Amino acid sequence: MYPPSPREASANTMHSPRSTFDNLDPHKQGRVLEESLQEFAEHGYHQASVNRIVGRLGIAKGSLFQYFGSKEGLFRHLFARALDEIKAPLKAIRDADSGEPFPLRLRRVFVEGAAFARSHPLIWRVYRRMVAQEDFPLRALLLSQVRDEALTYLRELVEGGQARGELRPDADPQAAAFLIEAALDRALTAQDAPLLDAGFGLSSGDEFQRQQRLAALADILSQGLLAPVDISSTGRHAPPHKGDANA
Amino acid sequence: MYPPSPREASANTMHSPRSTFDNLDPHKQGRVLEESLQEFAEHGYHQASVNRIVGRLGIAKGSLFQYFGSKEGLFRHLFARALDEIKAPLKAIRDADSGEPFPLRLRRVFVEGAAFARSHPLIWRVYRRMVAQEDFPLRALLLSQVRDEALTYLRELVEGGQARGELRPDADPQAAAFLIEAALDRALTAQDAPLLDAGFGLSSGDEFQRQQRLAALADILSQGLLAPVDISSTGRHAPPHKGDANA
DNA sequence: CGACGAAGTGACCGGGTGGTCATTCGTATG
DNA sequence: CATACGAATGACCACCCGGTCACTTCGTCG
Repeated sequence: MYPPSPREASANTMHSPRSTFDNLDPHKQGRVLEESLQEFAEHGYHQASVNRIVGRLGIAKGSLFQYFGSKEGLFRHLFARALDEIKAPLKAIRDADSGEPFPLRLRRVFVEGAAFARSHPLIWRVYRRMVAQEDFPLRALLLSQVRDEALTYLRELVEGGQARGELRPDADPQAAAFLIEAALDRALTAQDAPLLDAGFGLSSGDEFQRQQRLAALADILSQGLLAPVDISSTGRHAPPHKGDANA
Repeated sequence: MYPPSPREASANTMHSPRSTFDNLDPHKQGRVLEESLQEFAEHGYHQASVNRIVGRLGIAKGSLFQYFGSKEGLFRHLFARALDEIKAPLKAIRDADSGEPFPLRLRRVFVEGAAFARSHPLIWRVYRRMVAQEDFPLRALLLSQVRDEALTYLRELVEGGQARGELRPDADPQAAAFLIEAALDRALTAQDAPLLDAGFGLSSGDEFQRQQRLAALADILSQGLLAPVDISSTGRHAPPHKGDANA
């Protein structure tokens, strides 16, 4: 269903000037983008080589520059595409389980996050590199676009839990969000980086084992944030008794 | 002519073949190492430029290669030096507070860790780059040397807490160590990387505020691991007993 | 057919890279 | 002084980089 008049298919926030690339056979477009993403994922931005990309694609170097203007332009294009792919599942998680108890929601965040990283390994690798490598071309601008979204969600998750009396009211939501994000980020990274796995086993084992381990991480964090039962400083309402919550 | 008595000052685990560098005026040695470390910290391994290093030092390029043989050799040398500087304070923490209660020890880990990262910013930056960047020359070998040490300590910290009844006996020490390490790593990184600060404020504020925030992170983690009060809605097995632990 | 424009090409450019080595320098010794 | 020898040098090398552009190819019109 391609609408005839507006050829802008995607609702990209980054509008690149119309170029030859848009008129290409979509199949070829796909190949170009995929191979380029692969290169950036494997080598990072600076070590990625345009020569290598065109070599694998079997096209002339001039073509790539005609499409995207520069190496940075190519990277921008890839990022915009990836951003679209990231936003959808993130919104899906956000909306799906707003009624569930906090620990369950947190588990879901970990499991769904891990699933995304596993199903988009290249995007995830490039993202990691951008986070860690300070000299990516548009690092601050691009990263804030995706990180703000995730962090806002996590903060709201915590604040919602506090509002419902599930969580200790005296815990700093910023601190909690920070901690969750740190744990989540490392967990997803560890999935395909045994060196960072810390002997925990996120990079090995079958799907079920991994999910259990992710849940275990989420549970420790939940436990650290749950409303206290016998400790002194509550003062407010007693925590709602939570017999079974999840069926 | 060889020096009459071997002046091997450092007990380096990596023994590089004797070279011109060892005979140099120690002051000059220091300048060379410092400036090189700076370059690697600023630009990472591949983007670091030997030309730039010798430029800043005001020495000929040939000299650097006479000293270290190659860019990689220079990096190895720097790493060996840094490793010595890391191990000492790490052992100091390990031995210092073995009698304190768990939450206090964990706080100390965060605060001391942050202090180290602040007092050795260049080493810390290079370390971060090595962790995140997969194509460092001896990444796996070099990293395992320092990470094993830290992780073993954290795991022992948790197991010790469990043995003394402070911590939930059913928490997986591996999971706990993983979580602590993830939080710690991100906290130290956030100190000088506002982009990763997640609005928490570790990269701003005075020394006292930062320490309080670090302690807050440690406390949430401690709370998540402390002996049970009431495990919640999650479907996991209930903790075996809950009677005594904390009064 | 010829004309035209879009798509595709690859030799070529300036510049930076890690690394080499024949040479010079500095100095302590006989 | 002459000799010896390690330290210091920087011109030079092959290589790769991102980027350019005059040119060819191709498809579609009139």
